[in-house]
Amino acid sequence: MPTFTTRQPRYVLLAQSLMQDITSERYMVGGLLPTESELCRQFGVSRHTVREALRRLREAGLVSRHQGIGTRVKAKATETRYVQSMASLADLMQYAEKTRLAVRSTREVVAAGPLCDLLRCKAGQRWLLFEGPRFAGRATVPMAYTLVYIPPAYAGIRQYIGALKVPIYTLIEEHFGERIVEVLQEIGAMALSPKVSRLLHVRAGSAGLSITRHYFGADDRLLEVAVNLHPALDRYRYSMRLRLESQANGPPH
Amino acid sequence: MPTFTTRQPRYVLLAQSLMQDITSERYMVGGLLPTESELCRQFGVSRHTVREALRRLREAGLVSRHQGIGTRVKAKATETRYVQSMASLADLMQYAEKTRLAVRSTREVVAAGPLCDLLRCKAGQRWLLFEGPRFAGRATVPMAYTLVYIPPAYAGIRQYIGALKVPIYTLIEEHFGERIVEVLQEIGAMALSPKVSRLLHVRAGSAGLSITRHYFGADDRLLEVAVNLHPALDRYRYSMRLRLESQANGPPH
DNA sequence: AAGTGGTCTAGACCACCGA
DNA sequence: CGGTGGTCTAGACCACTTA
Repeated sequence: MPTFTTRQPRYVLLAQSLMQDITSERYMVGGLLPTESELCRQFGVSRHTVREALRRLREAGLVSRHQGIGTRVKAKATETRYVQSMASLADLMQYAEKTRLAVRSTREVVAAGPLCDLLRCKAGQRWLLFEGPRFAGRATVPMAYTLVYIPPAYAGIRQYIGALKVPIYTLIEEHFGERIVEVLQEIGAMALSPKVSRLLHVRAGSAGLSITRHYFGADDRLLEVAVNLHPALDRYRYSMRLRLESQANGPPH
Repeated sequence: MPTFTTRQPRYVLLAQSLMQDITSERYMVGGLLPTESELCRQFGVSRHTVREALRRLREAGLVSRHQGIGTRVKAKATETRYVQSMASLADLMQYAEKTRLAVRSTREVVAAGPLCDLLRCKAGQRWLLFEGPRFAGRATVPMAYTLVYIPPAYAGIRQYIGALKVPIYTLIEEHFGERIVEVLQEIGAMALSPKVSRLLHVRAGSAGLSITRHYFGADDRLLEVAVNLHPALDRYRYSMRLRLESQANGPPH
């Protein structure tokens, strides 16, 4: 490790050096790195500098550190991770304006046939179904037709459902102390059915976007399934942005 | 800040105290926090401890720090973040099997009209366009029709394009030392054009899924634009999974 | 009991920013 | 120029694991 010319801080150089030793298998995955004081001696730097370098490696996911044990090598290389992040689940829908769901029908349904796949349950299970058009702002032409399935256990939220300005999963979170931990979203194209086409004011059979979201709480319990049917490109488009997660250290090439 | 009973390290207590001062608007968003040495005096701790606390706040996204300026408040509270993560950009396409792009046409195009919006440039700018059907595995029916635009500066990769098994952006990354830092993806439904319908073996005008991806490198330079046209639901569906990110520091409540 | 990483202090020099 | 955060040292005590 040169002590001159380089612009890099010493802890960066040390981290790179250790990374190289890990990728070259001088230090094996599952084994221990030298102790902090050993590294201080080897590289002639202070403990603070060593710890800063090791912190980098830990944040990069290459090592784990434990009091009384040492620094263990977890992986040979950092995966490049791309993440999409959003401030809240509402951003999932990413409607430019606030939307409201006009619930036209509330009824109990019994899962059967393809509905079992959608709701991930056995035939015969009961669910509560809300459906109706969704409007953006004060628009009079709906931007989507929405179906929302929830387990009958949450039927208590029916009383809060009028012209709905908050998502139904928010009601479930607030009134039943649940927390949405995971969302599975599926997007596909389809020809819109005559009924939905009429409600969306488009030609029967025209192209539509189907967005299905499964909301899971703790323990992977399915809390809600929502299906949104949108008319074609000009009226709605789903967009997302992914960023390369900031790397603590670039790989040594 | 009590110096007794608490098990928490001082930098955690200090970070919590500062977080409270931020949420209570004692320190306003956009304003500066006290300097490190000022905090040392106020809390009676060493600079190292102050820096560790401020590091926490920065990692939580609450403040940003700049040499010569100070510590600026960015936000009042840690957003609950939902993230979709993937090991590599290839997962964006998330094709079950490997796919190959059969490039049927390579030509230079000049941006004009709607193409300017797609390519985010002024009319008259030149781009290189590759297009052709995309096949999954050894299937003979294509799963998509793909158009890829790249700046002419990367024309050098033409020689590597046959039946393409690696994405074009990978070629750009490898041969020109670029790095894809951000991807913008837009998904919409549309009626497939007669030409594309024929190539995809579906009825003309049937519903299709359009997935457009803009690939950006460092400095937000646009490196590639890809448009994929898929037939309806039964043949292709885009799915994504989002998870609530584990919080590094819970808010102090 | 010995050795590990975790916390913390007191001090120093530097690169960078704004006045 | 003075003040900011960034880097770095030398040293200390502690909590934890293993033997």
